[in-house]
Parts: sequence; C-alpha cells; structure tokens
Amino acid sequence: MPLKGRTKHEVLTEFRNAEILEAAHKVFAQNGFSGTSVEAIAQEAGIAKGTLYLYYNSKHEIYWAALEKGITALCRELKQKLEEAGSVEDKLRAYISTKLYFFEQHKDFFRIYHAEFGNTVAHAIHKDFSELFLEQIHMIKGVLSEGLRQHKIRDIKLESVAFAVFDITKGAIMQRLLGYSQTCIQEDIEFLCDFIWKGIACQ
Amino acid sequence: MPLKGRTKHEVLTEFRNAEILEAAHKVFAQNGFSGTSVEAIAQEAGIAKGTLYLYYNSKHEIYWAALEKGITALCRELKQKLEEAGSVEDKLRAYISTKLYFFEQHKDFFRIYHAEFGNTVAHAIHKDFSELFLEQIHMIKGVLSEGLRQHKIRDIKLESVAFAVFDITKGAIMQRLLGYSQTCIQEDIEFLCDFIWKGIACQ
Amino acid sequence: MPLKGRTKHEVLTEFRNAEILEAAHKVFAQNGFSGTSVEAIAQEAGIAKGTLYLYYNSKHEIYWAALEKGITALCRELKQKLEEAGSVEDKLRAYISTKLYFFEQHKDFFRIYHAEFGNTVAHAIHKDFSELFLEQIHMIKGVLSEGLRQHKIRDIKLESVAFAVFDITKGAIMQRLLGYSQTCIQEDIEFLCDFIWKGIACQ
Amino acid sequence: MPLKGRTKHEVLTEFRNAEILEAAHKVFAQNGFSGTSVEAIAQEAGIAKGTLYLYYNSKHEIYWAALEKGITALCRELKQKLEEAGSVEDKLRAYISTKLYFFEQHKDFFRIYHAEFGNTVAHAIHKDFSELFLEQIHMIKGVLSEGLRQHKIRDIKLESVAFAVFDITKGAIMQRLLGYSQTCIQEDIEFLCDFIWKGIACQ
DNA sequence: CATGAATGAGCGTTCATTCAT
DNA sequence: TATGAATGAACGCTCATTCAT
Repeated sequence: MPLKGRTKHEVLTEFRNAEILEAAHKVFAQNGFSGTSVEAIAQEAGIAKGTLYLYYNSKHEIYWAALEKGITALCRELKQKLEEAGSVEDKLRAYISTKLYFFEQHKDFFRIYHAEFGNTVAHAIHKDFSELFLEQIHMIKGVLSEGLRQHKIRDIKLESVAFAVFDITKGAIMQRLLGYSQTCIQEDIEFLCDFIWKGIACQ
Repeated sequence: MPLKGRTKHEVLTEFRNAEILEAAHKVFAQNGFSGTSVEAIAQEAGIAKGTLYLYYNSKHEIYWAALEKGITALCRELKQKLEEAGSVEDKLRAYISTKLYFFEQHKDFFRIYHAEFGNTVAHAIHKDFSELFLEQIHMIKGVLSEGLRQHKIRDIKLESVAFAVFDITKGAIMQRLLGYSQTCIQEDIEFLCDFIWKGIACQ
Repeated sequence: MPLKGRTKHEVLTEFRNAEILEAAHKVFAQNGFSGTSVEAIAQEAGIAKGTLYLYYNSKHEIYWAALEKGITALCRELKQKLEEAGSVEDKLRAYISTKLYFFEQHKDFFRIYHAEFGNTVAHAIHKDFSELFLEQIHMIKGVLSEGLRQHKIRDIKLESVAFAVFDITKGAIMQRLLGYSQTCIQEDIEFLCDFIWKGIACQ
Repeated sequence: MPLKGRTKHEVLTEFRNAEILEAAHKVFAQNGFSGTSVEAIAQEAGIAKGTLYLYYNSKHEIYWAALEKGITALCRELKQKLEEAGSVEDKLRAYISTKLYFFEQHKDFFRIYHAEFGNTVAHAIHKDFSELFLEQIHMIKGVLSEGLRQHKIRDIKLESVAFAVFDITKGAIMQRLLGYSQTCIQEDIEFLCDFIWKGIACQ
C-alpha cells in the first residue's frame, strides 16, 4: 500500500536505520571505533546483535553510515544557510556559525567526525570521507571566489585560505568541547570572522 | 668500564629503545593503534615479541613512548628556533616553518600525532597528551604577548589566536601529507605567515 | 511454551552446562588445573572455545564449578545415606561405603577433589572449598556425638576422630585409585569400619 | 686440594645447591608449582636466573630436588628415631611424633609435600615420589609386623593399617597447619597413638 | 524479519629456556 | 662459572560475524 511513493516496509526500515545510527553515534563517540562492540550498539539501539546485520554488513559499515549521515546533514544545513546569506561576508559568517551551532547540538557526532579526521591522515580507510571533506573545502572556495570577483578579497591562494577557514573553525569547535574556551558561541563566531576577514580582505 | 657516565649496557638499551620506537612510529602510522599488533612492531624492529616487553610493559606504553618521543623532539626544536628568532614576526615564522619542516621529515610521526589528536577529542585517554598540546599553545601565546606589548599586534583574544595559529599550521601539514597541496614548503610558510599576520597585526 | 516451569532454553543451557563440567572433570583430572588449556576443555566438550565463555567467565570458574558440582553431589548422597542408616555403627559404615562407592564411580572427580586438597594446604585459593570440606567433618562429628550420648563411644576428642575418619577414608580411596590395594571395596569397607570402631568404642 | 674426599668445588656446588633448594622450598610453598616463576626462585636464592640452569635442567627438576631433599631428610630422621625406640608402641609413637615435629619445623616443605600428594593421585608425574611415599608405608609395616610377631597386634591387614597410620598422621599435621586444631603437639600425639593402638591392639 | 547462541580467528601478555658475553 | 637479555611457543580471553530457529 504505497503512500507517497514509500511502502510501509520502507518507512519501517528507515526508522530502524535512524535508531541504529543514533545509537551508533552515541557509543562510537564515547568509546571510539575499536573500543565499541557491536553488542553495545545493539543494546543502545534496543535490538538484538544479529538484527544489526540485517541492516548493515559490518561494524565498519555502521560506523561509516553514522559518519555519513552526520556529514550529509551538516552539508545540507551549510548549503541552505549559505544560499540564504547575501553578501560574501555573511556567507563566511554563515559557514562558521552554522558549523559551531551544528556541532554544539551534535557533540557526539563531532567526536566521531574529529576522530575520523585523525584517522584519515593516518591511514585513509574511507576515500569517501575525504571526498565529503573536500566538498566543504569546495564550498568555502566558492564563497571566496565570489569575494575575489567582487574585489573584497585580496589576491591570495584561495585553496589555502579555504583549508585555513576549515581548520580554524574545526579547532574552535574542539576547544569548546574540551572546555578550553569559556567564551560564548557568538563571541567565538565574532573572533573567527574578524580574524579571517582581516587576513583575506583587501588592503 | 663506563665512558662519559654511561655503561655499555645503557648505550645498548638506549639503542634498542630507539629502534623499537622507530619501528613503532612506522607501523602505528600505517595501521593506527588498534590496527597494529605487537607482533608487527616486533617484526619491524627485528626483534622477538617477548623482547618488546623487556623494554615496555604494554602495547599502550610503546605507543605512548613513541608519541612522547616525537613530541618532545618537536618541542625542543621549536623552543630552540623561537629563541634564535629575533622579532615577533620572525618567531611566528620560526614556529610555522619549524613545524612544517619537522613533520616533512617525520611523516610517520605526524600520522600518529594527528590520529591521537582525533582521539583526544573523542575520549581523552592520555591527560599527558593534552598537556603537551597545551604547551605549544602556551608557546605561541608567549610570542603573541610580546607582539602585543610591542604594539605590533592589535587587541585581540590571544588564546583564540594561538589556537588558530596551531590549527592552521597543523592543517597545512595535513594537506601536504595527503597531497592536497602541490605547493612547496616555502610557499606554504609564506602564505601562513602572511595570512596570520594580516589577521592579527595592528590597523 | 514452558513445561514444568522450565523453558526449552533453560533445559538446553543446563544440558550444555553438564556437558561442559563433565568434559572439565575429565581433562582437569588428567592434567591438573594449570596443565589444562581452555581449548582442551572445549574440544572434549565438543564445542568452540568461545562458547565456554558464554557459560563461564574464566577457566577458574569452570574449575570451581566442576569441583563444586561433584562435592555437592557427594554431600547430597552422604546426607541421604546417613539419614537412612539406623544405628551409629550403620551411619559410620554408611559414610565410609558411600564415599568409596561414589568415588569408584567418579574417579575423574576424585582426582580433582584430591588435588584441590593438596592446594588447600599449600595456599587456600578457595575459602569455599574448605567450607565444603568442613561440612563433612561436621557430618561425621554429628554421628560421633550421637554415639557418645548412647555410650557406644568412649570419651575422646570428637573433632580429632572426625578428621581421622575423613583422612583414613580418603586415603583408602586413593590407594584404590593408584592400584595399591587389590582388595575389593567391601573388604576395604570392613577393614575401615573395624579399625575405626575399635579405636573409638567403649572398653 | 681434596679435603675429606671433597674438592673445594664440590663443597661450593653443594652449598649453592642447598641455597637454591631452600629458596625453592619457600617460593614453591607460597605459590605452588605453576604459580612460581623461575625468576622468583633465583631472586630468593640471590642468584641470576641463568645460574639456576647450571645446577638444574628445568623448573621441574628444581621442584623435584626440593621435594626429594625434604623427604630424604624426613626419612633419615624417621629411621633414626625408629631405631632408637625400643618397644613396638614406642616405635609407633616415634613415627608419629617425629613426623609432627618435623613438619612443625618445616611448614614450607609440608605444603609442597602435601600439594604433590594431591598431584600424585591426579596424574602421577613423578614415579619416584610414589616410591618415596611407599618407603614410609613399608617402614610402618615393618613396625606392625614386629608387633604382630610379639602378639601385641591382632590379626589384621597390615598394609591397610600402614596406610591408615600414614593418612591419619598426615591429616593431623594438615589440621595444625590450617589452624583447625588448637591443641598442642603432645596432645595430638597422644590422641593419635591412643586411637591407632586401640584400633590394632589385641582384644 | 528478528534473535542470540555459537563460532574461531586473533591478540596481548607471560615465562621457561637458551646463549653470547 | 655466572649473568640476564633475548627468545617464541603457549595460553586465556574477546568479539565481529554467522546461522538455525
């Protein structure tokens, strides 16, 4: 009895998937990949261990799906906020503030995301991860290009700046999570925007 | 017959230690902590598995020793280069260039170092690691303070800047390792110095 | 569909448990505790090594469970036979004959039981073991007390006698197992009863 | 420079041997055979691990030598005291009291001795051990034979009695070691002699 | 679809024994 | 003779994955 193009089965499956990934986020964030047992994920999700394998073929796949889901959600929100923003300055601010707020709400996910970052350099298991990562770099580069065309940004290596923006933002989120920074989010956003803009603006 | 206060035995022990840690650097860099077996480290070091346990009490201890050795070496080099540098600008440049060159020569170590960074956020196993990390932040803040006193740097949250400098630099190294950046090191250094200085200088 | 208060699962579990302990009896008896590998128990039980750990948390736990199961069975049988016996003489005979016949049928168990006895003196690992041991002493003392009240037994230190009865009986079983004694069980029982009774009877 | 038929070397070797076995007694008594590391014996003896292997070929050999030394000493003392004793009653008492006093002074050794007894039944590693054990049985049987010839002992299976005497005595020592018996040694000896003699005497 | 008992490869660690010095 | 660093086989235990129910 398809409704809106989806069978009841599909809806149920999707629901289960969401439950599993939510559980995965939680336990992977707490214990890391190798510190997490499939059993723990199953318990957290409230299902049997074997059931997990009806939805995912391996522990790695669960991990990757959880990672991807979060990144996809982040990218969707970033794209939307960037589109809504008008000027280049606003877009840059939108990127930064969206990310800080997003991870403030999804701290568990940031842990996984950040840990995977560490692994990416160490031994690129997932090529896909770097692709998703590069997508963000591309996004920032797009904003910077626009700023360059509008002569708001000085002649500078856009790619390097994009990486820098990405890294500084990620670092700021990390500081918040580790409790190194006691400032409020707005203050952090102001600082980052100011620092970056000064670094790239004309004159 | 001790020479220069060291017995033959001590020299041998130190040599073995160095061999083990070098091997550890290599295999941990390739496979991460949990992906690395003690057997693999032993083989890489050219010794028996049991021999490892004459020098270290556990796999974790080997890992941590490898990490610490690298960080200590980096810190030593950073301190020396910062002292040699004259002006604040030079010191900032010294920090950045020393780090880039250091990790260019110790790529394996960077992988471990970076991976541990990911873990630190995820679940702080080693308090000591964050201490060593904060030591670098402190170092940068010292330079920035000097710049502030000399009115070369505008009134800005030094701590946040320090983190930013740290993150951008680390990001740049990562780009090089992953092959995202085809520029030469000098170019990277120039870019980073320019970008950061513009972001913090007066006016 | 539970039958007699037990689910199919419970029955299966109990069956597995019995299989495991039987296997444990055999291999522990042959090789002692430290000479027995978990792998060997699993093979003897016809299951995988990991399966053992679904039922017991450690090798020690398996050992102790095997020991306890046997002792419990022995104690149950002893109590029953003692109750059935009428006079004090019969009770003493019942204790001795029950034990000899019991261990004649459970030779493997006697080996473990006896070995643990050796360990108990050496370094009391299991307090529980000495408790179970003392339970038997208490049982014998009870019989002797009755004999004393009935003036069948002379005034003598009951505890010491109880230990003596216990030790002689155990020794007799050991002789049989080691093949030192070629006499039949009945003969052994007669000898023990006669010897002990002569030692404690009035006049 | 042989003195009394022994070279200096032989004396030294014997001294080392004694030191090693004394150390072995101590650590084996505390931790059992498998719980004792060769390293521990070496440390206790104050020599290097490798040195042990100059005197003994394996851990088992050390264990066995320690056991044998004690048993030999016990047997020597038993024989001497039995010879000194006059009547059959005195000889029986001499056997019992010598054993109780001997093990009172060599508690460590009793632990090993008793533990090995457990193992003997479980899995006869050392045939030699049972030989030494049977030697004592033989000794007791000799005394009993004499008593039989002198018509002090009734017609009874001597071998069984010998085992019984052996077992009761061993049990009494064990009780003392475990603290189950608070009586003094003399009291224990009186009880054992009385109990056994009543059990075997004529009428 | 869901379950969870069963599996067995894999790993960290220990320790009796050897051997170069 | 004495040493103790080096060895590597062996073992207890874990856990991702499978599959009969």
